[in-house]
Amino acid sequence: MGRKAGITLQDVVEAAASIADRDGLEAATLTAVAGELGIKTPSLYNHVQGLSGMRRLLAIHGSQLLLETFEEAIGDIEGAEALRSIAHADRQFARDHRGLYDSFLPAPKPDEDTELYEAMAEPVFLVAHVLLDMGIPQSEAIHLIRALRALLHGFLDLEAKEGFGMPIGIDASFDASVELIIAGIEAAAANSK
Amino acid sequence: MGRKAGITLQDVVEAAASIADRDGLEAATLTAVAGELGIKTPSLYNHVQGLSGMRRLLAIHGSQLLLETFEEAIGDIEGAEALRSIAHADRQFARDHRGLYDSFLPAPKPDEDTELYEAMAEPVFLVAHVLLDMGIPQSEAIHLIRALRALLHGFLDLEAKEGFGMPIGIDASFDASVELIIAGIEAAAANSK
DNA sequence: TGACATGACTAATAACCTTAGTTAGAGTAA
DNA sequence: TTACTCTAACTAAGGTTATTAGTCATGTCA
Repeated sequence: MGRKAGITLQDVVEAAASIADRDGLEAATLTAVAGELGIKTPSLYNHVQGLSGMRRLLAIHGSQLLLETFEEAIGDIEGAEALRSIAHADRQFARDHRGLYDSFLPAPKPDEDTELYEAMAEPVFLVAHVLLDMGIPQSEAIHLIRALRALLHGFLDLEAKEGFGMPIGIDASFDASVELIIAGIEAAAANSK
Repeated sequence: MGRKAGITLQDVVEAAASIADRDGLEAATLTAVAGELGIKTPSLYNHVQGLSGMRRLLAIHGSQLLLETFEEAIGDIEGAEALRSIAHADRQFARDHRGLYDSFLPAPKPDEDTELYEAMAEPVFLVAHVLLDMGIPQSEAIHLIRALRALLHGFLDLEAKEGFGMPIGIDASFDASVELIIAGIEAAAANSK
């Protein structure tokens, strides 16, 4: 029996991401990932620092994927239309990659895990840029971005966990919710001209 | 050694809630609760249907507490001011009762666990009433309530899990975020007079 | 060829949750 | 009072997970 299965770190992350997106983050156990890769659980420790290390890699990988998703969503669109596009891309990401999406929380402290922190900050920066390009001063933008993040995260978390009760008209609710925030952002933009 | 410790169901829920609020929902294990009560883990099965059963009771208890919190927050206030008060009460609840707050998700399906579903719906109904009293038609209120819930849940979840990065100006961000939603709600109210 | 690093492995331990079967104590009815 | 019954504790045992420690085959490179 050959001792070298030749598993790469990328294999581990891909297997974990695949399980997490299919069955939920909780299902991406070391045992499950090892099983998927055809190795024994302790062997994973040669690639990853335990479960928390694997989760961390998942979050980094997810952040990069989210960044690409946002970049594609924005393209050369600007302003409110770009925000709408981002919002829908985020929702689609949450649907396609539930496990990765859930791996973003809890977030690391900036000085504890710089690499992960920065990876997770990138998509936020991208959105920040859209607001700043709209002419919103930084002091206001920080609150508006937090509002947008909160709304999107809250909506997608509630939606995924069936927190809305009757699943009727959720698409319309999402659009209306996003428009509410965008209206506030546009008002702030108009205000600071 | 006396075999009757005389533990009541309420004792179990209180112990679990206390641990969950202090150390997080994950820390409220059967082992920890049994330890707190001075009994062995399997004995808990005489009171509760396993871990999931205990979590469920936690969610029911938390919903009742949240309902009381909202009722107090509203008092005899109406309209936008009532919504502000609810928002801040919700945030305080999330801080004082992290474990209970986290026990609300994932939510049950209406026909799977009616008792829990209805308990969790009560606080939402309360907020719905405020909107309807403002003269907002039901067809619009549903979207606005979802927007408000999403924003509050998202904000409090991100805040608790340090998702906002730098913890500067979070209070101001919260107020600004809530005002954004309230502005939309007031606009809808003015629109349907 | 021989040393070494890599990346598998087995063995073992520690938290958990859960089920099955047992038993002491307390209330209730004849 | 005595016998019955139920409650609510217990012990024993098994399963899933993560984790650590120690071992060993395989391929690479000096």
